[in-house]
Amino acid sequence: MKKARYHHGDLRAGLTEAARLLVEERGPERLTMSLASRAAGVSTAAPYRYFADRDELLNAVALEGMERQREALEAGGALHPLGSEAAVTAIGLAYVNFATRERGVFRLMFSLTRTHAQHPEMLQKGSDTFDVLLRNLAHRYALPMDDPAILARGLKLWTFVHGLSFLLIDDKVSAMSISLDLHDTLADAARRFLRDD
Amino acid sequence: MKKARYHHGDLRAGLTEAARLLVEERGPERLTMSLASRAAGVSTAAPYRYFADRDELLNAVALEGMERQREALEAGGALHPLGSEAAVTAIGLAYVNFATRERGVFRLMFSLTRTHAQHPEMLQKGSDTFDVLLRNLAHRYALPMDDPAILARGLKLWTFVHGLSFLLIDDKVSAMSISLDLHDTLADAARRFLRDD
DNA sequence: AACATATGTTAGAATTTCTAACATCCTTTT
DNA sequence: AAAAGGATGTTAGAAATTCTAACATATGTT
Repeated sequence: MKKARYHHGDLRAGLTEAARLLVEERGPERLTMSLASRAAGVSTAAPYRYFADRDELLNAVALEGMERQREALEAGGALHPLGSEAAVTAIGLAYVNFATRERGVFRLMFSLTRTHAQHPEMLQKGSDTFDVLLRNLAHRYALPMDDPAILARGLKLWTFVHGLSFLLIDDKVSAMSISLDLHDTLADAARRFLRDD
Repeated sequence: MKKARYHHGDLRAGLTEAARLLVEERGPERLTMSLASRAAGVSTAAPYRYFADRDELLNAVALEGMERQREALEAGGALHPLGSEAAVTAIGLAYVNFATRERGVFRLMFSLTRTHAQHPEMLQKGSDTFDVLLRNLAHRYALPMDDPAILARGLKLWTFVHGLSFLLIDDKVSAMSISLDLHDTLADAARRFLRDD
């Protein structure tokens, strides 16, 4: 039986985790400081010791999500030889799987409240995630990661998996009565975007 | 000089238009009934004669946006022969252009508040928009619009333009220091997804 | 042990959503 | 043309929310 403590222990982490669950459960728009506070077991004013406002709490959730997504992409890519079509497909699959598994957080990661764009940490983490794909492409074509040809091809692949993620979490695919094999779809896209003619 | 009227004339339309502008200006999340009311020149309670709640006002803005987007796609496609690669490219270009020209409304159209999914009018309008593309594909391959092969190819093309739209409005493309020619990018995608080998 | 700092609470102002009760205008029926 | 009745708008206010200010309690440093 725990003693009721005045201090929480690690309230920043507690709030971030509570917020993550709420974002997932009810969507980013419906997260309130009140709900997060209650879930973390503190008063509604307590969060303001750690987060300037609601947006900053959401930012923390988004940042943590970006880290986990990058890890997922790396784990997916590592299953296949660096630069192989299979690796690119696996990275795409990991991307889409993350999006559908964590709809709320994924949507939050891409629902820019003017802050995001300038937020250096967010730019960095976004870049880190993209790099997982770029590393494979750079190796495949024996070019530096920042080569325009690599960036252009990387962007096309990202564009596809990103678009598919959104159409899936918005239920557009099922709404259009389309049944799809996710792996096939991604493998096909990888093949089409990796060929040189 | 206008007489100050008690009745607005067409408050539903006035509010929808005011809301559209505000959504564009400040983003969907920051639209408040108060702001829309003031912009339309009525009290804050007036909107509730026409919209059950804030979500319904946003829905109206989204629906109107979907209609305009479909019109834009049709206008783009009509510039080229039905079923041609150029028509598909032009439709994609119109899609992305709409998204970047009306970031706020576009984002709103795809930020599903559980209502969207079941909302029959929204399903219909979404389907109408997709059909602009499907008509071209069906003609190109001489198959019915609901043929699985047509749907699958249509989804891939949609996926690409949809993903590109989001990456652009979220400033991810510039954040990754990628410069891109929009038409080239879309023409390339159309070519890759329309080929049969 | 006392002070300083970190961390949490309570109280409350400002804003927002939405409802209820009331006011005004318009249309239709006689 | 007058009155009834419905449609459309207003004012007032309850409940919820964000965020701040002032206060309280714990922690750890000298």
